Amino acid sequence: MDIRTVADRANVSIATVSRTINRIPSVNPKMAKRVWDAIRELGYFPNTQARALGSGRSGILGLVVSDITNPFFPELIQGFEDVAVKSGYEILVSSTNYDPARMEMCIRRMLERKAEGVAVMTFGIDQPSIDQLVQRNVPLVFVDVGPDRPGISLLKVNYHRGIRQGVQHLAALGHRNIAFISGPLDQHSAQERIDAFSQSLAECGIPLTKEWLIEGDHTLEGGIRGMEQILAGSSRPSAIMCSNDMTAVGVLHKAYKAGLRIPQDLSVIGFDDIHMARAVIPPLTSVQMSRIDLASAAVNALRAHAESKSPHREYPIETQLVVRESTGFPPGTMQHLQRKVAAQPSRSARLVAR
Amino acid sequence: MDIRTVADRANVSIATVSRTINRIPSVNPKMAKRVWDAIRELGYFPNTQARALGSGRSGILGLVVSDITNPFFPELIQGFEDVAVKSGYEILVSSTNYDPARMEMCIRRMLERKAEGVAVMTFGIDQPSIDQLVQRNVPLVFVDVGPDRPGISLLKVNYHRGIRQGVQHLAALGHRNIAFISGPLDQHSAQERIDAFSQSLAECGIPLTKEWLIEGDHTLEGGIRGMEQILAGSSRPSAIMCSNDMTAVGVLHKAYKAGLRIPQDLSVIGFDDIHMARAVIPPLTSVQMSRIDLASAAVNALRAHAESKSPHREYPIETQLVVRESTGFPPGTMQHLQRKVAAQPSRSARLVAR
DNA sequence: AAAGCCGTCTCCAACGTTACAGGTTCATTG
DNA sequence: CAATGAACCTGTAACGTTGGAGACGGCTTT
Repeated sequence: MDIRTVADRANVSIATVSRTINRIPSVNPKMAKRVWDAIRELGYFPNTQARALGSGRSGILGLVVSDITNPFFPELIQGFEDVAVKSGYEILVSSTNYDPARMEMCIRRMLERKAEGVAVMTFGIDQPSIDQLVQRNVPLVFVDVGPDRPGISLLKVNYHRGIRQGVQHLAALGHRNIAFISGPLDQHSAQERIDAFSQSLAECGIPLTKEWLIEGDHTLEGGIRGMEQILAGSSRPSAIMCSNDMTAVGVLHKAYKAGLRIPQDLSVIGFDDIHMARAVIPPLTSVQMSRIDLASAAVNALRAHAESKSPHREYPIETQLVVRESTGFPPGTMQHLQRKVAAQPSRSARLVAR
Repeated sequence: MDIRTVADRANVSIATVSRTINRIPSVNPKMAKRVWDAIRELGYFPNTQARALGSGRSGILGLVVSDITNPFFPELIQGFEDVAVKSGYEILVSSTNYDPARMEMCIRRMLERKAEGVAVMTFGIDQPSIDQLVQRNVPLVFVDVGPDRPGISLLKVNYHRGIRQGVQHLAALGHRNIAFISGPLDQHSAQERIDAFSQSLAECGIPLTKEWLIEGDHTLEGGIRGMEQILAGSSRPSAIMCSNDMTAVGVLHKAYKAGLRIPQDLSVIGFDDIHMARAVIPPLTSVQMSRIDLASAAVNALRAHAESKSPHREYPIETQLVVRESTGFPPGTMQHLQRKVAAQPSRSARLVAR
């Protein structure tokens, strides 16, 4: 069944059917009704492939993520899909698994399917494979950093704000010994988060301890390894900031295994504020980076390019601390002793809660 | 740039280029080399849309899931993608969010893109919208149950085995009061899990308490609500089985909030064994349902139909208990008292561990 | 030497749609 | 009443690929 079948049944030409479907205003409402009736009776719907071939427009927006298994990404994908579908696009998701070969495949997939724009949300970009997209003038969106060319937009995440809030929160509680478990150092966003952390530390007059700057990999296992490294160290921090929530969950797990109580013995802060952060034990204090904002900024940037209507080069994304129960006074302080009496004094230190 | 450009550069006809790309054996190796060289020099790759239109084959396998935000599904998607790509297919994922209207959209997407097969992994099927696919002879795979027609395969999950192992594990520890938080009752798989649970209970001579059969919804929040309901009940079970891991995480969270220690005061068993189950606190005893098995059975079934080579009607999927630390002796038993002395006696009760 | 037959190539008609260039109809106008 | 033009319709050439129908050498067979 194709457009011809519909045309025959409605007694119009296929061109009219096409124009009806595409809601071109110059079609007589009477005819349009006949066409729609025929469409309904036949259960017809257009063939996307043929449509794309004819029009030269695929109506596809690509999304490349690094690890679909990290809960942050599904939440992002869902937001991206919602916004894209509302704008009349379909989406094509691909996961690189931090593997350059797979990244290559992903890019190729996007190219073959003629995606009209691709959001690369891997937080670490493999330049050579991206070049293929740049050369073919596919609109692109990156996080944080990317080549400065027309057709490319950047989602500028304000890591500094949320991370500073986190460090200040810890400092206010009395922490002076704070570790940081980062993402892979070759990822630009990991570097940015570290910078924000050390800068915030400086602002609070807290010295940076090299030993406590640990490279993780944004996975559960990375968090566990990071925590092991901290436990094996010569001295122990009273608080740990993590570059993402999965890392924090790993830290929480390892701390539990080691018999450390959170937050009495150790405070932990995550980053991303994934949905599950509120349900882990104890509920995780985390720097929120809105998936919805990220997703809609990405789609909007891509649309702006694809439909050529004044795209911006940069889209700011805010971050913000959400205080829950994984942070408290450092062990051995007055406040800590008080804590044993009061039910949950850390509540009073809460900035944002739910 | 198109196939013609390549043909010109290699000094052959477009048909030869097409046949070279598709590795048809009847092309002279000399020519093939010329063609491949031209392809490489130009950076050419075929247009998937045109290809699909010409050949009538889209090379797309669809995957419909109910909630991409539930960690079980991303793990499934990844497996599905791996297997599909290895078999030369691309995948198209869509998430219904338990919303019939979105389900409709998903189906339509699959139809428009001419998917050669669709795996519906929603664990609860909305008959009317599925019919469109059935009518158009799209090969389908369902979980547990589906219409008995050619072109449709079923993934028969052996819920009974894993759940019985769970109940037996609890019974062996001495539990007699076991609650069950199910999935949405209108989902067939939820029903099957309940059946397996009550049957296993009967096998162990444990009475079923109606009050402790609670309807959840496979989300974190559902687990929290389920636990609230249990806490509000007239009597309290010593163990809870959950229909999936997210529910169990919710239970763990609420138990923590209520000041209950796991497993000393309450044992909890999940279902799915998501990756994070090993990292929650305490590590969750769970019934494992292999995503890899599920994914590869789904792809194989779809391929068998699409390439018409002896498809099976049913593909069995096994489940198995993985014992971790969220289960222990019920409170107030001799063993429980012993437990206070020994470091981690529950270890001895472990069937499978890691 | 004619016939037959491979192996390998080219030509060209689909595939289902869009979009543009013309048509046709019909009311309005001088 | 013919001319005008707006409104709306139809015909058809793309779009990039596939795949079947032949064509064309060069080889073997009779």
